[in-house]
Amino acid sequence: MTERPYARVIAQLQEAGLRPTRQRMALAKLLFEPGNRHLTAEDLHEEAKSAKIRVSLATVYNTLHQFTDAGLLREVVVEPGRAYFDTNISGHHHFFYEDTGDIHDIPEDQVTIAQLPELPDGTRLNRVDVVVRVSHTGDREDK
Amino acid sequence: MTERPYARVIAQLQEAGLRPTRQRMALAKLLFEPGNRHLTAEDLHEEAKSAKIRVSLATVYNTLHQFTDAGLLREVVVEPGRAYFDTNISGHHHFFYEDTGDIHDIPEDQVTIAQLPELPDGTRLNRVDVVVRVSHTGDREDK
DNA sequence: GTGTTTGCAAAGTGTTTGCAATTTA
DNA sequence: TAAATTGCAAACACTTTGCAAACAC
Repeated sequence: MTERPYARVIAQLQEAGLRPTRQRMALAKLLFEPGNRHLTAEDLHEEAKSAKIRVSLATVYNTLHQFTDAGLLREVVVEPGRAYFDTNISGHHHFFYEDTGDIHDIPEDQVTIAQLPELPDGTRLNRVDVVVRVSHTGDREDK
Repeated sequence: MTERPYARVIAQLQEAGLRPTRQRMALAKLLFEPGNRHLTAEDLHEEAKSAKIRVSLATVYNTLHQFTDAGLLREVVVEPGRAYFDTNISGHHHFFYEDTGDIHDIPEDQVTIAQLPELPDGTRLNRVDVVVRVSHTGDREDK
């Protein structure tokens, strides 16, 4: 992978009124170069450290929120006290492993919601989140 | 309402190996006397204060978790950094008003999930949570 | 140059913990 | 009276904020 594909990230940042700074570009690479991922601010901060990228935790938080507002990331809520960010912004749902804290995507076409209640008056729908909560059984552990 | 119906709560506490202390009984009344509710530890602590019940916040937290473990409450996760407890423990889902932080129940029969993915090997299903995230439109506010 | 962004450290939430004093069975 | 429970205050984990220095355009 060259640096070229980041023309798209740059464009999206500029669209959101964000300058393509060293930190934002580096974090974008860490976030979007591998496949879909779910990580916390601390996770990303650690990755940056390992990659010898100097960024403060405060900037990681800022960046994650700015990216989320810009539509480049999506926040996933599965447990209190911890905010996960998902690099997959297309419609989909999640498995949440309650014992390990892992999150995995469920492709949109594997969940069918046949019926939803009417929205309360004066409200608009933002999103429908489905979280399938599982835990490991203990017999035949696969990981 | 007399004190009598709490025979049931006492029984459930004892089943869970919990002594029916003054604090636990008082919190149980606050929790279960009104209809279904969604509240945080702080909420319940405030209510106790208003009701002139002396309980420490630590005990409120302990009690909420003990009740949850005993199956008297259910924890609902809709936003990071805040744990809600739901007095409705039968199967159902939630509306979450992202602008006000309110939670409302959706009866189970108003949501139909026609298809779910296969569970990953070595896992067991704990629960499927559906959160319908809405916000107020601004025009015609009903509340 | 001017406005944006960063990093630091301090402050803020919400929650948990350690432990002596109190209460329950 | 032995074991469970409570309350307090301190500790925690995670996140946000204020502000001066550094940076982007």
